[in-house]
Amino acid sequence: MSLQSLPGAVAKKEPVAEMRSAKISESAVRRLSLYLRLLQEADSLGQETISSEELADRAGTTAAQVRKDLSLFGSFGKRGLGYAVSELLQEIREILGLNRSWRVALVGAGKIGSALITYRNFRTRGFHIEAVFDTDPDKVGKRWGTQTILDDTEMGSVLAGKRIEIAVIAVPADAAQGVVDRVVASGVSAILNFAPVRLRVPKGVSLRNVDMVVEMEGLAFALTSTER
Amino acid sequence: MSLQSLPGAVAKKEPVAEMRSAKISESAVRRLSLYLRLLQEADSLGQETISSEELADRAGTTAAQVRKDLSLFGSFGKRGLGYAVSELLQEIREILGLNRSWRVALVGAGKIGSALITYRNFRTRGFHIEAVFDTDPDKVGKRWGTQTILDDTEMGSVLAGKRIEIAVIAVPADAAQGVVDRVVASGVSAILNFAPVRLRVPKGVSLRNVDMVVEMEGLAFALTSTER
DNA sequence: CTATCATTGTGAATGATTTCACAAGGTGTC
DNA sequence: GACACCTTGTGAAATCATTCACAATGATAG
Ligand SMILES: NC(=O)c1ccc[n+]([C@@H]2O[C@H](COP(=O)([O-])OP(=O)(O)OC[C@H]3O[C@@H](n4cnc5c(N)ncnc54)[C@H](O)[C@@H]3O)[C@@H](O)[C@H]2O)c1
Ligand SMILES: NC(=O)c1ccc[n+]([C@@H]2O[C@H](COP(=O)([O-])OP(=O)(O)OC[C@H]3O[C@@H](n4cnc5c(N)ncnc54)[C@H](O)[C@@H]3O)[C@@H](O)[C@H]2O)c1
Repeated sequence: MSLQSLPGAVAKKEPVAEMRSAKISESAVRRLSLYLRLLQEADSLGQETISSEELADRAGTTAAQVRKDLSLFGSFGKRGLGYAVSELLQEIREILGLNRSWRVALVGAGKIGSALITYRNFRTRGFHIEAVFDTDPDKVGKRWGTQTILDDTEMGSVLAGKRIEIAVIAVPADAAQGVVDRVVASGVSAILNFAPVRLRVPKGVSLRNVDMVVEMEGLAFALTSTER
Repeated sequence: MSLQSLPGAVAKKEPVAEMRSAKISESAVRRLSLYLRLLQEADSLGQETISSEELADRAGTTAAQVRKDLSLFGSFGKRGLGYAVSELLQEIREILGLNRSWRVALVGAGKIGSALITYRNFRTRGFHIEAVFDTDPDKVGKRWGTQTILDDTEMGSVLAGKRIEIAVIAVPADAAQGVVDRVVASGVSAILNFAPVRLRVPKGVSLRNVDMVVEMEGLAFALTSTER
């Protein structure tokens, strides 16, 4: 069932079909995720309404940007007043698909993997790690939190059996493409990659990279070109 | 000494002063970092020349984009032939400021910190972690690789004494802003932040965020809006 | 030495994103 | 209920980034 077939499910007035087919930029989605976090903070402090300006200040952007981002999905505010915090919160959760939990697998039970498995912010946001895989015979069978590390050879059947939706890749760079190919073949269509390689995925599979070396090099460039 | 005062130090012909003052987009810098990695791979395989098209294929972008990115800094290719791999490699290292090592401190000796401290790709790229700080009395004094974990209260003097240039923030979200304020006061002007908060830094301080929840939520959005 | 070929470097065109600016709509006051 | 005041939602304008397209240039073969 596609969202296009549910006019009005997400937003209030706009032509929903267009809304959803208009492609939303990655940076807009990043900002929405940030707004959500800021709204949750405001909400937990008991704040009831917030203006685009206040939200923008906290997010480090402009009021116009906030309003434009939100207007991609509907009109959620009250003129003269701002936005109802808890209501906007809920709208953004809906937009981002966070009113449900997601089944996640972790491939690579190494150093990064061990940090991720206990990362509370994943679980509280509805990302549930439901399988962990590794090739190392010393690791397979060990318990990691609620999970037992499974052998890499079981990956295909377990991913399909558990209907895993998102895979987190935390294996060495030279193993990453092979893992991704198998993961995709098992029906996973979203991947968060920590290995420093540019992975190839078929159309229809979403890929995000977390590349710490690229970030550090960006800082080095900034320091170098400022030359303080 | 500013780079502006060294015309020709980096590139070959272009008006260097303009080049450096023209601000380079963050995405261009990210791509340069990626090109560098790909060139190193090609180089270690013995490849001697590479065309913008081949580099683009490997980087997942277009040949025009590669040429435009490089042309921001000079002309490094040979028409009809392409780029000399080892030469372009060296040019990009120079552009990004990687022909030297960088003094890095890690604040927060927790799960993420322990992964980072052993991350070989940092060290091989010239990012040397020269101090680690934590507040936890059980951790302070412990040895972590080549480093002894120092008490957070020593941070100011150690950062200044070792002339640390880049700080990696791996403390809980609610401690992060306080740490950043102190780190900046000690002369650090580049920060890599892993805490899920929007940090405030004075102008002149570079900040990059690695925000895994934002990335996961981006994947959730993609899955939700595709609705497969 | 000339012709052919490949590939760069770069203005100009296009496309995407952000910012501006203001009419529209809502609240609160007297 | 009229007036003053805020803040949204959104076209239009401005800015920024990418792609196109081709003249310029060097390599190579004959
Ligand atoms: N350690 C860090 O701080 C850090 C930071 C950024 C990126 N990364 C990247 O993340 C990845 C993992 O890094 P790490 O430090 O955790 O390494 P690690 O060596 O500690 O862990 C890698 C794990 O992957 C397992 N593995 C290898 N091939 C596999 C396969 N085909 N299927 C399943 N498991 C397999 C290994 O047995 C090992 O347990 C690397 O690509 C690294 O470059 C690490
Ligand atoms: N674990 C993960 O996979 C993961 C992933 C993404 C982001 N993060 C973020 O990274 C940060 C650290 O996460 P973690 O899992 O390593 O947490 P952790 O609790 O394992 O480690 C945090 C460390 O910071 C120390 N600390 C607290 N206050 C400090 C201060 N003022 N100065 C110095 N040290 C201080 C604590 O003693 C602790 O050792 C958090 O903000 C977390 O949200 C973690």
